Amino acid sequence: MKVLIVDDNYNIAETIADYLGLADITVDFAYNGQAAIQLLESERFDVIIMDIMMPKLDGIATVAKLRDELRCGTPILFLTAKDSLADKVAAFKAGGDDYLLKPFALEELLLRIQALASRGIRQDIAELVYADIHIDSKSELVTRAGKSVKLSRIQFRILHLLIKKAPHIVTREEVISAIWGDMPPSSDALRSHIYSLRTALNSGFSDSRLETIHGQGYRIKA
Amino acid sequence: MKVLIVDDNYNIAETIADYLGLADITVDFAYNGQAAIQLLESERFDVIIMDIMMPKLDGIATVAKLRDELRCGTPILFLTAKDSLADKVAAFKAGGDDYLLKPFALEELLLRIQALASRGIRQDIAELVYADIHIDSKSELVTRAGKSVKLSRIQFRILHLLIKKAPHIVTREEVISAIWGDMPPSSDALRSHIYSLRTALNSGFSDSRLETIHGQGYRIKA
DNA sequence: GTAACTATGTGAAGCATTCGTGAAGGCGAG
DNA sequence: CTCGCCTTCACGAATGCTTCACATAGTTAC
Repeated sequence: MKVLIVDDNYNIAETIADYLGLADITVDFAYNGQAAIQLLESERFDVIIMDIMMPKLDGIATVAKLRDELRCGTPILFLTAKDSLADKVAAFKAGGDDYLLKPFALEELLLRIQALASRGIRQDIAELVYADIHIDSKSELVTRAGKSVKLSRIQFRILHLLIKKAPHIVTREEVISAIWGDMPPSSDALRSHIYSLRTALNSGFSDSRLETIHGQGYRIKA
Repeated sequence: MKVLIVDDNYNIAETIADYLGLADITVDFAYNGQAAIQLLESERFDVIIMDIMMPKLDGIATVAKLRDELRCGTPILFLTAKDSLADKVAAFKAGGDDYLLKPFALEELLLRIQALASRGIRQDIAELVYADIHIDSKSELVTRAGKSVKLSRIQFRILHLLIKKAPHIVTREEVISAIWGDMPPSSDALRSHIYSLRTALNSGFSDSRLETIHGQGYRIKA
């Protein structure tokens, strides 16, 4: 596992690195936000440990930039002495995943890092890709193998959900509640939408990506 | 978003539910670990909030069981007044993803829930393997020696159970209660399911992996 | 060893549920 | 109005679960 520590305090960073080293974790350092961003443009990590108070670019701003501009989905753990609720809110809003107060037990830090690492990257940040299907959430454009696919609003939202969960099965109920909330249409409109979505997705291709698992739900297969 | 609260204290559960409701989060309850497990066998949630101290089955044991036996990868946030490091270690080791101390700010709880939800399910819990049979719980896909095997729901659940216990023998009664609970079909449907499961598993192979031990039960042999 | 009995394998039939398909109609935006 | 999108509906196809009947294998009593 590879972890990036972003902290302007050498001592803390070293202490953490030594401890994580015992658990077979490789550690890299960045001593301010700018350096971190630069490093992340070329390298990937499993988890990022981020101090909040730093010169140049503070932790919150750094993370906001990472999430927004670099579309980096790596799990981020904030490490700070600021314990006010407002600080926590800001940290999570910026795109943090966990928030640990100084002083902390190294053991707890390790546990939280491992928990974060086992989840992989954020699903809602990066451009959504599965198999040969790409979704650009911003422009709501969908392509399959480079060919543009035209979808209606509902079709898009269903596909978005399925790709987000792929290759998991998503139950009919989950789809329905994601699209219509608790006011689903009285008829089984979902079946029609799936049908048309599948048709749109398959046009020009021989194999279907949208699979129905009888009695269970739908999924996108690779 | 759908959240499950597992807590034996009605008041706390209600308070949380009310607050989360404001953020458009649907909440279900289970008032002990057993009830939670039962509920999770049939329903899915985006996040589980778990109290630790509960009658019958405590939170740690519940989560261990969820991760290990149900192979449930849903993010879990522990909520407890126990602040010792040992408790935290136990919680994370059992498979928790976050740990929030009582008393807590509802706002922080919401933030942490949202952070967990945006990550989706655990990536490392997915695969179950025995001999040349792989079960990918993530996509509910079964392969034998790399070849995909198509199974119905009941066949899948039987195989899942057998692999989990392999190479031990699983009695007919255990299988029946795992599949149908206490309302088994009046006829001996299990025999037919075993038959079709065996047929599906063997197609293209010369030796059978699903063995019947006369008078005792079934097992997967290596 | 053999008969009687029990457990299991095999496969087909029936049934309910779920799904695919496509058309018809409604509703709102432009 | 016209167009696109959504909902509704109908009907046939497919799927999977249960049930049953008969075949085969294993066990026990004599």
